[in-house]
Amino acid sequence: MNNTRPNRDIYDAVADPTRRKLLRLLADVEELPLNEITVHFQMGRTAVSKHLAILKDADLVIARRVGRETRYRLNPTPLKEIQDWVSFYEGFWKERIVKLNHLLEEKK
Amino acid sequence: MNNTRPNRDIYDAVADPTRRKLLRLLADVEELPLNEITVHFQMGRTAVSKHLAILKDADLVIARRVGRETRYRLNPTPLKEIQDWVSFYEGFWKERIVKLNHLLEEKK
DNA sequence: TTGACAAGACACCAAATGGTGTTGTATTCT
DNA sequence: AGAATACAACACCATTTGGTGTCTTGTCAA
Repeated sequence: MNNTRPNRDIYDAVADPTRRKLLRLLADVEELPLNEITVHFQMGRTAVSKHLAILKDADLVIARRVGRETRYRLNPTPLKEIQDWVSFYEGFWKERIVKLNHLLEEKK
Repeated sequence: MNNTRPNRDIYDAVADPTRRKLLRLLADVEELPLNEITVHFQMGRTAVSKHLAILKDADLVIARRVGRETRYRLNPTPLKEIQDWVSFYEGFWKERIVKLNHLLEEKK
């Protein structure tokens, strides 16, 4: 698991279901330390930490050291890139529905 | 490379840049056989075929046999799931911008 | 019908992934 | 000061990934 490289691909970061669950979890709170995050998962603390490192490399999460714990916080802005990417295809599937409706019209 | 399992995770299918390039390529045309697709990539025919198989398992691509060639066509509809997922976070980054504007107001 | 071509199927390989446990180092508590 | 805590860093491992080449099958053309 590569956890040091900066600027990790955002699509890759988001591909893993554990990582998506992490984002969703952090969306509900302001900040959360690793310990508390780990509670919500089956795997060990180390594994969760690595996933968070990957999200951090993709700039989707901000880590902030507070005393002996590091608190993680969501940074949703990079997700805009994915939204932009996917919305390009939005036209295509809407076009498909229109075509389908035309076909249904003709059947009548 | 797992290329037989049906119902592959859509996020995973889209995570690879080669696969995204494939989707983009197929968005511009109606249908394209493997041979012509391969021209656009550095890698060999087998590799491209595998990527297409993965997209097919994610239902993002439809393969249709015509004579001795198989023509591939884009099926954009499953991408709606990703759009739904990402649009949940849209509120968060917009909220961020609002907060930022408030901060700038206070500075004045 | 024989030869050329398209592409799927398969075996193979190096590298990346996702997990584990252990060790080291700040930091807090008593 | 000393014990306990939080977590990063590291070594390790099995599985998956993304590519390669070869073989085989089906189809078109001469």
